[in-house]
Amino acid sequence: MPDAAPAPAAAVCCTPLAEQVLPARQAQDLAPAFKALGDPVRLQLLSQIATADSGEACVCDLTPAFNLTGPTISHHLKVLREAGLIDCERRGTWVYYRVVPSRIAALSQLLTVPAAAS
Amino acid sequence: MPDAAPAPAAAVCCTPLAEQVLPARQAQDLAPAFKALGDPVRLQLLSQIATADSGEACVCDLTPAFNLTGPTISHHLKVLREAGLIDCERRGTWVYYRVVPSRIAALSQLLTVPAAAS
DNA sequence: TCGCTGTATCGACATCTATCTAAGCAAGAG
DNA sequence: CTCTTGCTTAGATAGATGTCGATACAGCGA
Repeated sequence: MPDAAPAPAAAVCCTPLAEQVLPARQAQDLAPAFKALGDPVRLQLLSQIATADSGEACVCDLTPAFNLTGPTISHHLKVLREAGLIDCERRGTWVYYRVVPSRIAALSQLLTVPAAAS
Repeated sequence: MPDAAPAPAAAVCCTPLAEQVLPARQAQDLAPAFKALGDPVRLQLLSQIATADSGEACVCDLTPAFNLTGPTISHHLKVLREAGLIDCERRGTWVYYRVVPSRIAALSQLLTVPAAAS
């Protein structure tokens, strides 16, 4: 099952925080994505997936990097998936995860700073 | 008191998630910042501060934009402050908040995506 | 068919979080 | 000095979250 989430409005995005006041609607769409990134384990999981050679990583490769049980890793991956940050596909016995670049780029763009004021 | 936080290692940052596996140390430094952004209210607060004409906003300007009590707004501002995302200064009766561009830029850069793999 | 391995879900627990009301502190006005 | 206003802190509470062990499901191989 590639996605189990309520489809986090992928198109809503992109105007930098500092350029115009963020509408409540966008805030409510984007906040869960940032919240998903708000855990060191998930940040590292995302990084491991993003840096994987083939662009995707098997759960069996991700799990041993942490001192956490399988269910916990599975839970974190689910959170990232429901935030629209990653996507998964089952091939045979294994499940592979890969990032959703557009979603991550949207977050990055939101945080774009015009220039260091200092 | 401009900062009450344990000084969130400002220098640690910047290498995009997809370029190298995020070290646990960086993950633990950056995750709280993302977590701070993981709330719609805080996202909008940050945006309001960032878009303020003078580069700073008074609490009294921020509060009426939300259906929340003063203490709650104060709490959210504290979270953003402890995450190193904003900074505050008292001038007379009022307290003014402004963003910390370097910190926000670091988060943005972390999420930089090399290219849409599609 | 049966069992084995890789993932996901379930249920439980301790901890954290968002919000409120009430109270405290700081600065200016009278 | 005292009152008022702006903001923060303290304490309380309902709900969310991270983690686990136990269990269930999906595919492969014998």
